[in-house]
Amino acid sequence: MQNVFAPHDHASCTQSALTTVERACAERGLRLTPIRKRTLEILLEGHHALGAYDVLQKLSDDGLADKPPMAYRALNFLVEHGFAHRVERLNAYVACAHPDADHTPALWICSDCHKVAETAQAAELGQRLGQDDGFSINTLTIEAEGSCQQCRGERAND
Amino acid sequence: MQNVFAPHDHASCTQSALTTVERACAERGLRLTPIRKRTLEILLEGHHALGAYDVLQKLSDDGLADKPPMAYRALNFLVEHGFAHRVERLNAYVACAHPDADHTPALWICSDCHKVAETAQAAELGQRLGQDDGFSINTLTIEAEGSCQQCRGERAND
DNA sequence: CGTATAAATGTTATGTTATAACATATTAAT
DNA sequence: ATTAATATGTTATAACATAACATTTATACG
Repeated sequence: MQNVFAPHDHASCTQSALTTVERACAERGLRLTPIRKRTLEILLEGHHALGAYDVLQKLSDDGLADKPPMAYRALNFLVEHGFAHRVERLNAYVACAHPDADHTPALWICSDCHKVAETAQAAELGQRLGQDDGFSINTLTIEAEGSCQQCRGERAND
Repeated sequence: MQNVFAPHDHASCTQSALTTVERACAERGLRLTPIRKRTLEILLEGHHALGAYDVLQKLSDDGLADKPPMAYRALNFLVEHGFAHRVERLNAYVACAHPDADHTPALWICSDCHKVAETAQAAELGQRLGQDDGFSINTLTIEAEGSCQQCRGERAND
């Protein structure tokens, strides 16, 4: 787990994600247009999942987009290319914590601080689960809701 | 996996689920009211996930309910007590294939026949995944979309 | 019994999430 | 420069979900 729950240098965390995505787009001939880039930056502001309409509000504040399809298109672009993930349980979106790895992430949603972390080791595991029954997995969603160590630690001090 | 993808005696499959739920309600002091029972029957008609409004339409055909909250309440009752599951990826609901076991199911969604199967062995697995990072899981969602063996077999004969 | 309490249902209204369809503009390829 | 592909702008509406409050039905228990 890239432990986004723990205190960390968020500026460099954001910057490195952004740089990685920019490089990936250059390599893969993808266009990280202003709306798309700004959408990614918005998601990177915290490690929280944001709804499409939250993102739209921020894009609108910046004068970049003001109608639902604009936000959805940018979000879908990021998700399609692995630069963000959709959190099914929340109908929301998070920036990807390590955008260059090929991954089926497992998402960890802390119901206390509302941050969302990610681990990459989920794919093989799903394959193993489905294998016995001959189910061929195309995409796998793994999402846990619970509490992170940091929040439990804080509660213990109440 | 209770292999709902494979041909099976669906009448007895339905009947046994219904009986199990009735017994569980009796034991646990839960009221399987007409709307709730009918909702379960509707979900049991096939092994498909139905949206709340699909269910509502059918309840309405039967004169049992005609407004969204009625369907949502019945569905939520079934989900809360483990008699049905919500499929997050589809915003839809499936009857539970083995309603008496304590379970965190993994759901298998065939994008060809649109049936949804379920395995029960997912809980420990999630615990294991989160453990390293001290994440304490409250609820775990595992959903795979892909193709079942039966559908792949049929396609091979095209 | 009856009456208090809790549980479930009925109803109105609205909130939230998401996309279809089509027009226009921008970029890339030749 | 022209074409083709990609992205954006816009309108309208579809699809999913719940808040809030009124009424009815079931249950508990004096």
